[in-house]
Amino acid sequence: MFALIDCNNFYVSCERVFNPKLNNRPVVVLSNNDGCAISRSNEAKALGIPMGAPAFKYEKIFTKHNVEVFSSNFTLYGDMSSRVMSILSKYTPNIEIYSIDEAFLKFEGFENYDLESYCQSIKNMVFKWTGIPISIGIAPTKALAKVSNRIAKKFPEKTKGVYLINSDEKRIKALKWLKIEDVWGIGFRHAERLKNIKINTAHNFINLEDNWVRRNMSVVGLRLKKELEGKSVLDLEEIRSPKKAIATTRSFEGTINDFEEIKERISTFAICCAEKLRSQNSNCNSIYVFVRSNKFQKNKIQYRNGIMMTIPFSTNSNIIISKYAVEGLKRIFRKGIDYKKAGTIVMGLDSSENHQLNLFENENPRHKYLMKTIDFIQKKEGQSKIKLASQDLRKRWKMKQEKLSHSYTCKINEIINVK
DNA sequence: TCTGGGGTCCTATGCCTT
DNA sequence: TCTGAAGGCATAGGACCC
Repeated sequence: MFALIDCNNFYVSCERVFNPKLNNRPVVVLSNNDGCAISRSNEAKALGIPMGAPAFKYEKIFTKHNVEVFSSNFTLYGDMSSRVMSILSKYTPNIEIYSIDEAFLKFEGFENYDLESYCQSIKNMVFKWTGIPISIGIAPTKALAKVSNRIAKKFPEKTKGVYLINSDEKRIKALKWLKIEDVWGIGFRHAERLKNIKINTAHNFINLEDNWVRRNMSVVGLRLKKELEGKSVLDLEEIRSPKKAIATTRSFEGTINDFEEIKERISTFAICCAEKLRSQNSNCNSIYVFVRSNKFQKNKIQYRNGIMMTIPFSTNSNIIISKYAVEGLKRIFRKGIDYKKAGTIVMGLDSSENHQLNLFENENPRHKYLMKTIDFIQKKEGQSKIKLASQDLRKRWKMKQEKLSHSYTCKINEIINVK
């Protein structure tokens, strides 16, 4: 059996742990750059604030109903997450950390356990030790555990936050209840397509022909169907496979049309990727650079483009990666466009200790020592103390984070003060 | 004025090699 | 030496997740 643990309104719950005044009040946490609502308390949901609501459009509602608004504080959420996960791992050896607020547990050899009450005690322990409320869905497959979790969350009084699907009868009942667009793995596109042919629930979906699903939704869709039928095909992924790409992308505060200004951003994004590479002892051998205009301003000329730049050797040097990124930008930049967003993604990752050398062209060996020194100084003196000439030395821009809470558990000078 | 960021997997396509 | 089939690989795009 699988269990899916999901933290309720996770980011909001993290803020509430250290600020109990927020309990029973509408609270939202905004995305990076304070753009959209990405976590809402039940009270905020009741006010009709949808997931992804753009903050500027809902400002009036926020003021009118006294909604508490926060910038996202990923340092705090990440730390709270690892506390929750470490408690979960005490209850079974088989755990997959699926995201910052979700984990799958596998119960093998638990035949004599009453899983419902076992999971109740997990839930109580997590709340007692961290203050984070969670919901748990238990079922024979991962996709059904997702369904089960949804029921636990939707009917807290009836389920007390834990729900178990352990018979065909319960499975069918759940699938008839679950709307097709709410099925894990069915996104917006597939949901639209399916609803057009009168597939409105998860139960309608499993009644489709295997062949049709395979043809129209690839093996991914077919696997999902098997899972919902109760045949487990997705196993726990306990070992986190190494990353295949590292991205740094940002929307700008306004729009930018000047090449030099975008070049500076791209260079900084590339260096940020290089730093992330070094922090996990990796190299890359290619970098993807993209720019795009504002898709919401329909009356303006729309342009989006990206380019993959191959680096002839494997590297994590700020200088090299930034150079190729700027070269890529030169090739895709078009004059007269108001750019809104840009980014760099490094790919072809491998270990920096053990990488393939090129017969003809290799990195200047002195870069390695230079980067080591830069990292050392940044660590000691703070980030962005050292810059390449292609970066803006005055750094006029940074992410908008106007309503940031303290990092109560991870910065010593922001630790909570009890009087 | 103001609409996130960071990932994954699958498939189709075209080119190259065996 | 030529040819077609089949497989490997890179790339781009689509779809999904949190």
